[in-house]
Amino acid sequence: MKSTGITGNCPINFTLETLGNRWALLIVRDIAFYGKRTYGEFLRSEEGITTSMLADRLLVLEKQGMIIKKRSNTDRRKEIYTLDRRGYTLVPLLLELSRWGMYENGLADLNPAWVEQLQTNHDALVQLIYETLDEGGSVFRGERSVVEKLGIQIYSNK
Amino acid sequence: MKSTGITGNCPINFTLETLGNRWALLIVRDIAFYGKRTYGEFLRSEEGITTSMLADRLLVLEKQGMIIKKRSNTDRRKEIYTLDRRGYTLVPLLLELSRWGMYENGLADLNPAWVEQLQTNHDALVQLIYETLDEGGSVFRGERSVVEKLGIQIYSNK
DNA sequence: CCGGATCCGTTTCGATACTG
DNA sequence: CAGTATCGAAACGGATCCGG
Repeated sequence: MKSTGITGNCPINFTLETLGNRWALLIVRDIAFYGKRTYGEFLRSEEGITTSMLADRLLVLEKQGMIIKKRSNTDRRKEIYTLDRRGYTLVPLLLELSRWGMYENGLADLNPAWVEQLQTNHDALVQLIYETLDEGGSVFRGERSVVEKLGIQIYSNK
Repeated sequence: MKSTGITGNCPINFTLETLGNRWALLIVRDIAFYGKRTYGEFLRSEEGITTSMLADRLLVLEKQGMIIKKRSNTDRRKEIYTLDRRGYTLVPLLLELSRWGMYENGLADLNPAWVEQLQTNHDALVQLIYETLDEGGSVFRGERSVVEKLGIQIYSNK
């Protein structure tokens, strides 16, 4: 058995230690749900990650097989980040984190359509998201994010 | 709108900031899945939380409505911690964290029955866990944990 | 014993300035 | 645009001490 540097063998703990901190999940969220792809776009997210933390997390996420880094074909100055296999499998977890947050924040000011989907049609929603990600698998600008594809505003975010 | 001290209004970020760090979730896991209830039991979990961190997290979790602290009737020296409403609602999230960890660790050395339940019968599993927690709602020693009730070993843990 | 509180060295994080 | 470098602040871990 290869050493992971992780204490304990509980899968929950494995997941928590692998993800490391909240910034990792927020970066994956930006790619998966908002269609963000560049350093600058991540930096402008409302949570306000710092440049040093972002650079550090991007490196770790790439090493972990969560994301893929590739230089843009249309603009050679830009580095484009897309989901790798492991980041892809985080989608259901992100939905669950979202569901709990909405539930505990109160559902009143949230989009009912999204909440409905999340609670009664969870598996279908995951499938729809995966299909959208598959369609937008290219690294070019212009394809729509999952949020836009669904036609519903998950939560307000610039 | 009341101030939460939390940056950003994305539910995913709300959840991550509310939970704070991995110890919060590991304590809730200990209560929900392993039937642990005392300071000493949490302290002896394989991940090795320190006394200062445990005391701090227990206080925060209690304030957040995740857990309830109550002195034992049978042994007045002991403080008994059980799930409060918000901790209760974390069960699906804990299952999702567990699922991802199992998936990424490889399924080979895991209990197939549990994996099967988790992947194909998610909602029923959540219900079963809730029923078990409801039955074991008393603060007395002796009732079985969810792990024992299910009759399957989720993961090895002393 | 059980359930903490306190102290302190180390690590991590966040803010900002700077560079190719 | 996409990162490094630096430095102070905060969080964390380990050990020890304390009250019932």
